[in-house]
Amino acid sequence: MTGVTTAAAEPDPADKPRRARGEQTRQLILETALRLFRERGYAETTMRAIAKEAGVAVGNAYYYFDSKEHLIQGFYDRNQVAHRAAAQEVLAAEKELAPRLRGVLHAGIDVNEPYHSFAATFFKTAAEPTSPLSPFSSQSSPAREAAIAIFRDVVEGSNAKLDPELRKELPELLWLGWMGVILFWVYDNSPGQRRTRRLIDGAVPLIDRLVSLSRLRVLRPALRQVLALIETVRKDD
Amino acid sequence: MTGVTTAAAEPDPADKPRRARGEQTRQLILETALRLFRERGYAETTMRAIAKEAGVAVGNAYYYFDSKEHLIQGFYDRNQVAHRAAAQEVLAAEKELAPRLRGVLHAGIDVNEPYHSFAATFFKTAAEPTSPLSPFSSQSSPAREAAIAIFRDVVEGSNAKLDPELRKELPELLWLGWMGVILFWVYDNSPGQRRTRRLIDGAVPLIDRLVSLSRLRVLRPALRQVLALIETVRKDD
DNA sequence: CCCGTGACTTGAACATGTTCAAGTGATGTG
DNA sequence: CACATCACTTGAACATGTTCAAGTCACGGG
Repeated sequence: MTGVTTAAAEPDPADKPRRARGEQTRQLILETALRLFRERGYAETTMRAIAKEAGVAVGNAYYYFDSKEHLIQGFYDRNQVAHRAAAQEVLAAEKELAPRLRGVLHAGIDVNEPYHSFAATFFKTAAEPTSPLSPFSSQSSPAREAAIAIFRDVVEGSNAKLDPELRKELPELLWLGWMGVILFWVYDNSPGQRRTRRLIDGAVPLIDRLVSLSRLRVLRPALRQVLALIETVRKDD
Repeated sequence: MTGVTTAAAEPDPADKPRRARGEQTRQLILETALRLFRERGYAETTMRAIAKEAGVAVGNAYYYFDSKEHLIQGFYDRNQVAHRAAAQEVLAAEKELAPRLRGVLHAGIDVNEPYHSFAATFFKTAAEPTSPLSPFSSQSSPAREAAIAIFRDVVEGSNAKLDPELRKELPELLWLGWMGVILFWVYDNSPGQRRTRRLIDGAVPLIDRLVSLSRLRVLRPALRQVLALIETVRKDD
């Protein structure tokens, strides 16, 4: 889920806050909502329950959040920040590409682990293409960029030597892979989501090997073909 | 969307129909629902509208279908059958692996094309892991098997020579790839979803090349590694 | 000090998916 | 032919996300 959000506040467009009183209410509602989501699950938490627990009227929640779904963004933001922090820790200690990538992926799962049971519940919300919460939506573009930046750091900060063209594309590809891991994780109900861990541990060496191979002259045409495909598919969005 | 459904009827467990009158009502409701979905979109079609249009009471729809979402299964079934038929036509005429795969994938998109605009709307329904409509759910297992069977035909019926281990796994992998294509297609709003077409045309030769390479002795270890990963990840579900 | 403005708050009303207790009628049985 | 059964049907009632017209209240201008 990390990397899927908008960081900005909704009602006040970053102007000088005329009266900051509202921001407090906004936070209160968000805190209450996230707590109830964690305690009871997303679907089981009604807007009325949130309002009542927060001590406000139902309509007030809708003054600050467009819909129930929009409350989820707060959750995204939080995990995004946490993943970023955890990733930095890994990246500061390791120079090899494979362990860097492996560490960042595991850190992402670590961060999301406590929320697995109810992440699945509202996963569909983010999956809908027209939803502003979709990881591919323009509304979550800044958060997506931030997430890709983590993987850029993974690549750039490593001592791996690789084809310059590939180097340029790799961060976004790795982010896409991360989305795939998240997708797998959401569907993974093995104890402690250990299958996801195994997927990471198994896939990282493969990616590492593949990436190293990218410099071999014999594989140059194949690499070109892959990059060309990406280019072709990306056009006219 | 093809390949995600249960084929069996719900209320009557395949016994001798005591009175077949109900089946007619069931069909009527399903037909009406799908028509309205197509005309107005999924979210915009209310259960009351379906009932009214079909000339029955709201509760009657719930006698035959557990929920509004379950009406979608009818749509799945239809497209699954259509895809199967279209695929057979392609497979009867072509022996090379690449064109076989390409043909089947394009056929799948062809079949779903008219529904792209509203497929996206209810896509999230299928994306929820706990939903019985999820392509990975046990409830849609028979439909999933049927879909995989198409890809088994793609592989088995081709004249491609490939590693026997890979040959065993390939159909399911291709189905997984097909799910990926569908995912891409749902998010693809380029005119006529031409990016999806390009993705298929670009990816198929790559897959074909990769599959051919699987027989090379030098790549044997890499192949083993991939197959081992699949095995590891699949365990304890 | 009063008043208007606009941010903030309220809760009733609405729309829609879903449930359920109460029918309705065809069918096989005595 | 009367009747019990049970598949099938009904529509009111319910739960919950969302909207909105009507406040309330702090603050700056007069």
